[in-house]
Amino acid sequence: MRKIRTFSNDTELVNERRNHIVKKATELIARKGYNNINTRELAMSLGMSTGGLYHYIGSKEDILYLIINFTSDLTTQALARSVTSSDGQGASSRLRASLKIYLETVENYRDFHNFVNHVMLSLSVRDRKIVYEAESRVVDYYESLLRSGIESGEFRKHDPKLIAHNIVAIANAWANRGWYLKKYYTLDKYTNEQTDALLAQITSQEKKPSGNSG
Amino acid sequence: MRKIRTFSNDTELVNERRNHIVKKATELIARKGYNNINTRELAMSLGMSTGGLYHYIGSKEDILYLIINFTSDLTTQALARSVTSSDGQGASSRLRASLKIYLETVENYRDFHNFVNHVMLSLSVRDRKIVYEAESRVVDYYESLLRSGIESGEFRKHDPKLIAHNIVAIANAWANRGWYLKKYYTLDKYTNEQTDALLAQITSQEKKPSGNSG
Amino acid sequence: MRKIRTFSNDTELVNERRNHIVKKATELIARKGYNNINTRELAMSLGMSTGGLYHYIGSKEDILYLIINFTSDLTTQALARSVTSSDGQGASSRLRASLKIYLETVENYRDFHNFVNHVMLSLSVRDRKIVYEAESRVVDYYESLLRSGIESGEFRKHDPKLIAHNIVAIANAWANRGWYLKKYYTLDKYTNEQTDALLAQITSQEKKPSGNSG
Amino acid sequence: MRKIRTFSNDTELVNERRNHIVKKATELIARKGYNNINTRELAMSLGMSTGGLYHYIGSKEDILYLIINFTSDLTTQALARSVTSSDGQGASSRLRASLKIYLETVENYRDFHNFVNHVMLSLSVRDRKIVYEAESRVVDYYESLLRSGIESGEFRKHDPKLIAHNIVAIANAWANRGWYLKKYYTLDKYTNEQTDALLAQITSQEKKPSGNSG
DNA sequence: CATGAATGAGGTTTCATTCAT
DNA sequence: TATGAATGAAACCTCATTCAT
Repeated sequence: MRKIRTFSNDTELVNERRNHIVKKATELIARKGYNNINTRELAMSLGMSTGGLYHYIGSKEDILYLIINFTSDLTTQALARSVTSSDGQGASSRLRASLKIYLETVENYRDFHNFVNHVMLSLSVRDRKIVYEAESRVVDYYESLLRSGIESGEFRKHDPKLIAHNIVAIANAWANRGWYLKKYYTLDKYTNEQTDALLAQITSQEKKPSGNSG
Repeated sequence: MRKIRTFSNDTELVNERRNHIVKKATELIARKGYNNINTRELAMSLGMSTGGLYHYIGSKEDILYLIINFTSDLTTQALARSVTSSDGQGASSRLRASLKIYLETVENYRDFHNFVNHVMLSLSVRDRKIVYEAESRVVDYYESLLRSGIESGEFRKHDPKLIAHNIVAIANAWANRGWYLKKYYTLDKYTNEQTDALLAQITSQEKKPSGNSG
Repeated sequence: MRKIRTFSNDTELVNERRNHIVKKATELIARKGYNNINTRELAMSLGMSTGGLYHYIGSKEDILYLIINFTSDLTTQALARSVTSSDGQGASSRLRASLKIYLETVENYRDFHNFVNHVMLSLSVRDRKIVYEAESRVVDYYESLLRSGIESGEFRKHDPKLIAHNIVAIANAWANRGWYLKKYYTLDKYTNEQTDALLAQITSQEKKPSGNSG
Repeated sequence: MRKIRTFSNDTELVNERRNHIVKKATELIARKGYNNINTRELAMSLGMSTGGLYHYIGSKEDILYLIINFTSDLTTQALARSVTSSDGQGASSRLRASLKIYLETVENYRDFHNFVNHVMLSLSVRDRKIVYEAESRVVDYYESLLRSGIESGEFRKHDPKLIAHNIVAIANAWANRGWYLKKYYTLDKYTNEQTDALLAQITSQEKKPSGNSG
């Protein structure tokens, strides 16, 4: 976590205000685009004065950093929950549980996920790296999950990196292609069908997918 | 095709200049972001004067429209080539040929594809619709291809809309997640592995996938 | 009073600044013409920054509206003073008193009156209407004053609308033909001679004009 | 007549084109204001190319000069016609004939007259002088007409300069207050009533005004 | 700690004028 | 003589940031 300029030493207050800023800004940016909201407007929606906003950030661009940082944390937490939620079970079950949590997170923080696509080109190289690392962590997690399933014989042999990447792509799609998907799928249906399709793809032939779709 | 203001009646010239503008602008935007290039800079890279630029567009925002229109046309053309390139062959072969063309287009026009994610939030509702429609056309194309494979018994029963959507997600990923993928895959390898994985997922069990992976 | 964009909620401040703007802008425009002053120059003469100016107006054109509105108010106030200043007296006396106030107003706000001629063609239809209405109010006032003089027998029969209109034309002339008139007349002399000439024209023959000219 | 840059030596052609320019420009300016028409638009309405326009003028501002020059000539011609039309008759008749011609000219060239008010503030000092002189010539003409009537005893004693000025003001009003006057008067009615009112004002008491109004 | 008026650099856009064709 | 694409200075306006209160 890089240091952002503050005029206050009250860490609690600063964190609270920054959380507020992150959420409102993400919402506004998701609706209008980063460059189409100005600090005046943002401060007003926050119930702050223009000057007040600058007590908790050093520059408008800092907001981008705060948001991607928040998003990165979300991902980390989702992964942590994935790990604990199905600990000790088989690879298929762990994959199924994990996808559910992952897609729920995407649904709940859709704006944050879309935001990343939107501002990627506006980010400094340093900040882009944060995004890259967060996404890489997810791919790595799924890659090792898939790899363990292959080793245990539960999954047949395939390229786990590619499939892990596809999982991320499919999860992101729920956020940035929602305009299309929501016409045909609920999150539940999407989650189940995708999970089934994925398991059909990678499960060893002798083992039938459990198939509780729809 | 909406009408964009011009000061010239020479359609040929206007088209030529606009093509030039679209290409250069896309490149610049892909590098720096739409709001981080100014019209002066853009005009200079085009070898034009600031005023000259405005002989072929009505406003900076019009450039966004020109680009998404261009991208939409690319997609349409890629689909048309897909159709003709493997006409009369089986569903698997047509899918394989089609993916190859699609991913090549994405590779060649990666900037354009990334551009769309970047500016989506800055677009007017009217312009967003163009993007939606172009993407829908692609999904529809793959959906009907998959459906015909199911009918012929070549593919086993599955949700063709979902898989068609996944294809688009995976193709887009080559553009907007290139920073990750290019570390591990060439386009060829990516194309072949994804095709194989896809066919593994949907091909009827009695038929073995042809499996000519890179 | 149409709403003009402000960035401040302090009505007092806004009014004060707009008054300042109206006065300075009128002076500058009277000297150089609306299109020959730029916002930078205007802001500087106001002792403001360019941006500061735009805290109190929404666009340069709004200044035109503010000025004609101000001018319209001046006229209304001058008429109100005319009415009260000679209440209860005969038509001749009321006419004389009224002309004095009217011409004094024109003299004091000559720039405003000239401004109206100058920008008339640049005004929106909506804003032109404000000017028309203000001038109509003056004509109406004199028309009814003349009519009451006819009814009382103090004035001989004539077309009161035409004469009322001439009064306005003659008063305006003091503003927009000042370059000529000031060579030969002081305001006092102009006022008195015009009043005498007017009364000579409309007073019933038996009643001699009071004739305190010069 | 100041020299305006030309690219042609064909005086006839140049004059013809300039006449065309003057008329069209006046019309456009009367409708939209000098600064709201650009040379592109003007050239197009003239059926010329932008460059072509500049073969007959040296700058956009030259158009203003050409127009006021044209207007000044109109006035001179109208006066000349006034003089000849009623030569040898009495002052009243000459005044009546003269006013008729003057107001007809104003009516026919209303745009030109309004134009003068509009651009006065944009004119160079040199060009303003042309306008002043043209208007002074008219005042002078009426002043001497009135003076001769006083000398002959036809008009009673009054300030002929003031009344001459009023005549000009009243004639101008037909152009720039037409929006009001046309609601109540035809040109004929206006001319006759004004003439009668004027003669009522200045004719010696023993002589009754001839009074052939509307 | 909060406010919001002020700043002024920098953005987009216009347009009178030129000049190669 | 005519054209109209090109120029580039200058216009209007915005907005992130500061700072006196």
